[in-house]
Amino acid sequence: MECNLKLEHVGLISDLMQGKDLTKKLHDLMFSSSSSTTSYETKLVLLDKILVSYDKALTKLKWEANMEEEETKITVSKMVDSPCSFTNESPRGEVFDQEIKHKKVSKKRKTMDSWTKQMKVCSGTVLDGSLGDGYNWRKYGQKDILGAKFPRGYYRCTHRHAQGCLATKQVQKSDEESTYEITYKGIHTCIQASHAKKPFPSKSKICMEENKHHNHQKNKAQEEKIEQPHETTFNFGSEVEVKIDLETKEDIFPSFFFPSPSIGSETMIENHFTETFSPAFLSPSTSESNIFCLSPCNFGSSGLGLSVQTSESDITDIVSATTSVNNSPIANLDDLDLFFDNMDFDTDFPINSPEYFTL
DNA sequence: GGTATTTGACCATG
DNA sequence: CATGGTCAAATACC
Repeated sequence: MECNLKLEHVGLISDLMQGKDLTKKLHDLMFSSSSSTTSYETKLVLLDKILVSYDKALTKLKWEANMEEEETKITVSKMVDSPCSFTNESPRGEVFDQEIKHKKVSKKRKTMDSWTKQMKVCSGTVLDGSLGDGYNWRKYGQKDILGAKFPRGYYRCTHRHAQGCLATKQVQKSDEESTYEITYKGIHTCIQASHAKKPFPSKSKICMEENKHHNHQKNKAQEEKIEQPHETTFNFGSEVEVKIDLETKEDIFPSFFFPSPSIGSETMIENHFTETFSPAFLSPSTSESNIFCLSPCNFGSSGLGLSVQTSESDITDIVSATTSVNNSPIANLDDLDLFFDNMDFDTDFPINSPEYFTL
């Protein structure tokens, strides 16, 4: 089995590398001196090839994901003990249990066929939602869910109308107090100005001082609104539970892009590709610790039953490589190279993690 | 007055 | 028919 998967990986990596090369070619074409002479059709063809190669990779991943679903559960539980799992320590020094589960594919409705990612955030303190995932959400509904103690909140991207962004999320407060389950659906196609510019507050500031301050500033009415999770659920420094649903949409092409070395890399990623990454990858990036918690986990969650051995130092390398902020709105493929260079394709490239390729 | 939230109604799905 | 997801009018807030 392992051999088979390794073979699959070779194919995957090949496809991805091809995609990368083609992207670079396209980049060169677009920004080289001969750019103006290159026909539009040529660029389109190139673009099409890129899409095809990534599509191939995604198809393989989907297949693997289905085949390995059971194994994934096992592996995921292993991950909890791995050095790549989430940081155990919460900002307040509390230790939370960590678990990664796979959401059972709902047979109920499939209107939004895109990837679904759930994050369970145990938060003892209150954080402003905008600080949390960097996206602006607007609540459009609330529903009592059978068997759930608390109602589920439905949020859509604020820029839905302005920019046609179809990203939505559902926030469900679990029975356990202060624990929320956030399900992201769809991908952000919007440009969130505040998102990119938002500084990364320090861990202590966010989790200890600011929260306290924040809480004190809340008036009573707002405190009662603590169940309005968009305002309260993004203390990723605490427990973060990520559930990945591989239920896929055929062409959510961009969402699989290297979401995760996202420590401070959101700017880079956004600049380089699209705004369409999983918010859970990019966005919970309001706290250094939070980001750092997430990223290693992304590396560690070997969704396809393979062990991933991304060392902390590796992650740090990636982080440092990707933290450099590129203010140019134009893709800088050097950074992409950096990212790729930091990936160990031959061994344990984390692409086998469903978190990387939620489709 | 503009924007966000609340909430009951409606719709789609199994 | 039960349930979950979305719509949209009413309401609240700034």
